[in-house]
Amino acid sequence: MGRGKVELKRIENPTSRQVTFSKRRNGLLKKAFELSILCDAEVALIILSPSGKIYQFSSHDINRTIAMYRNQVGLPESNNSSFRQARTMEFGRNNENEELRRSIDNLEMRLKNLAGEELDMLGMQELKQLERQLKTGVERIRSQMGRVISENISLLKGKHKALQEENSRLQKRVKLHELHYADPSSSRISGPNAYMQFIS
Amino acid sequence: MGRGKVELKRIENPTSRQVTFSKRRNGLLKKAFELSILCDAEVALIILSPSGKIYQFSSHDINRTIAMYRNQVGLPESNNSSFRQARTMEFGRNNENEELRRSIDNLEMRLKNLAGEELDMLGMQELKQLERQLKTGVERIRSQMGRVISENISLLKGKHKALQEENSRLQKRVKLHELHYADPSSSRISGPNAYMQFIS
DNA sequence: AGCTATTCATAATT
DNA sequence: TAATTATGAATAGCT
Repeated sequence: MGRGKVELKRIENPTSRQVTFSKRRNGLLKKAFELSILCDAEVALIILSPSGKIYQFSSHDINRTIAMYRNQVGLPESNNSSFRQARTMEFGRNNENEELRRSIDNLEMRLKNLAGEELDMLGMQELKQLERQLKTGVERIRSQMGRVISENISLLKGKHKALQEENSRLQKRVKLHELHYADPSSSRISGPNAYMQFIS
Repeated sequence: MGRGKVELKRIENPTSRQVTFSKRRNGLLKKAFELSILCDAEVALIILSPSGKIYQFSSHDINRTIAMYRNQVGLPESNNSSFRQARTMEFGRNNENEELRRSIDNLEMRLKNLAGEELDMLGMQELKQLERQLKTGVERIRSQMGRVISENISLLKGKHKALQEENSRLQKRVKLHELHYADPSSSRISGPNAYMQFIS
């Protein structure tokens, strides 16, 4: 929106990224609020800025919403220490192991889904969700590749510069050396290939 | 938006409430996705419809986002590895248990990588590999979406055809019925509204 | 932070 | 339900 379309990729300019974050964050929070009011829905939204600040909206008790979400997806309550501890004490270790195995099954299924496997059980909604997740991943990986590449480039530029400097220093030494050759009274002669050794 | 302003209160008409929910939910999910990409933010969004269905978007691992939120707000956080280790020691050595936990950590790391997270340790090679995996995943998911859609279409076509056949059968019965009316000697008259009853 | 020119989202309608 | 469209909102690029 606004003056011109925007490409769906990480905004590289830090200033405009921050500005856009601030604007869109407010927009998102507002719309989450409106949805919860207009449609009587239960909405929980957590936003972490890249700098670590937290923004949050929830129409009801956020922990209740999270608990309902966990319930539905069938994950063990891995994030609730008191619940987990209680269960562990009550049923002993075997049960904990079973829970861990269930977690593993769940994680493996999620990995398979992300790889585009075992999709038959999923509805359109979940498929769209998966697609969104994957697109997010691709975008992030691409921007990381960009960072790695420019890092490498500046590293190489640095090395290049150092080499050039060393090179001119050595050329001066060579000239000096030639002067000494021209003067037979000199006997201090370094190896003839100091430069070649350096650049290899 | 749209044809006329909307008052910020619960929409009383259940039909338009449902329609608005569906539209605004998609809009909200889309905007959450865009914010995460454009501004490199970590976003988690959970929506529960009044009828109990769950819709969710998270740019990263949702449990991590929730954990970070809880951390910030000052709730106890139990899912980190040091705590795990402490607990393991407390209960004595349990190789199987530890192994399961290692598996989980591994799987979680793979999921994070696929979400475009914790990429700093990876080289160009691994990043390219990840990107390939994700693109494959996207393609497969898209083709699955296509299958789901065309499945739905042919299902609908089948229903449509069945309805058309039933319809022409009924039309014949109606004509027969009219003939019997024209012939006073006939007394077998079916209800006058069989057709209407069928299509309602 | 404000201010528009634009694009986007969506309420009403079909 | 699913499109279409007219309109109000959100917001990108500037100051």
